[in-house]
Amino acid sequence: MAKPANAHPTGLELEILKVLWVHAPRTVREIRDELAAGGRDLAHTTVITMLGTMVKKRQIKKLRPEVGKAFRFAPLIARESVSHGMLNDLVQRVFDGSAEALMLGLFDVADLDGAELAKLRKLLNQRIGEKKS
Amino acid sequence: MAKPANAHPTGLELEILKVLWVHAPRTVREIRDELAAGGRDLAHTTVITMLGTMVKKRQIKKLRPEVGKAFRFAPLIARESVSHGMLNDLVQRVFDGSAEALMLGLFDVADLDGAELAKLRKLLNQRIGEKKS
DNA sequence: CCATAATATCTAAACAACTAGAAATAAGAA
DNA sequence: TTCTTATTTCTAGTTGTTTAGATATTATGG
Repeated sequence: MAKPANAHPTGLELEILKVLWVHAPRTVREIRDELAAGGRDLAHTTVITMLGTMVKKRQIKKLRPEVGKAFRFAPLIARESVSHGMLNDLVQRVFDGSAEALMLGLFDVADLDGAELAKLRKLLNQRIGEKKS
Repeated sequence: MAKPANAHPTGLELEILKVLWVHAPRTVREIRDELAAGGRDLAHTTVITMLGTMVKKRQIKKLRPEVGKAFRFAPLIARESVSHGMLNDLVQRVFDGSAEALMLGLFDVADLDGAELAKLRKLLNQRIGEKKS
């Protein structure tokens, strides 16, 4: 009866995963610099600590050094898996499971122009077509 | 240079707000019982503590007792305000600001049937109509 | 008025997220 | 080899969330 351990990545974990989803594996320094470029300027050791906990949580894996002594890190979970999980969580917890309610909220939030709305309709029609098959 | 204080309600805070959004004001006991009915069985004092922090965060307000000595609580923030805030946060942080990406994810997550998809299309068409005006 | 039951206040503990310093270690230069 | 510098390991502090116990207070029935 182990715990679910399905918890979503926290704020910083997600930022790190996003860096690694673009390109992996990467060293601590590369990750740190990338985060700093994005406005999150952390101490080198802070990033190491985070990476350690993420390895423990099996979100990423640690790869032996190739050239120097710097370990490299790569994601173990896919971007879609995370975003779907978090989206599902929001639908359940905030919108009581109603995808329609979420969609209505999305209209208000995103302030989509005509072209974007048309694009959404296209996606939707495509989906409806798939369902009919 | 005050702090944003824009933080979203935490898990339990949201549950309590949902109770109060249905009907307010309510006493601690009423709130506690409602939470218990929903599967979250907390000690009376725990609920009081939470309500105290929520008052401090200006999410709810405390009303003087009417009849006995039990305070009553009412929300200060609207449901739409919270859900929009959290939805916007998800779009930005997880989907990098792309409403389309979120919507695609929604298709996968919700596993919507034909009727639900049709409903979504209806909502979308309605919105497109509004935009054209 | 007095007892008791309900309610509130105060305090704090457990845990997770985030942060980083001090010390150890290993790579690479001189 | 020896020194310097980059990197890792270990440790710990701060803040926020959730939980609830011990104690004080108040309402109200008898």
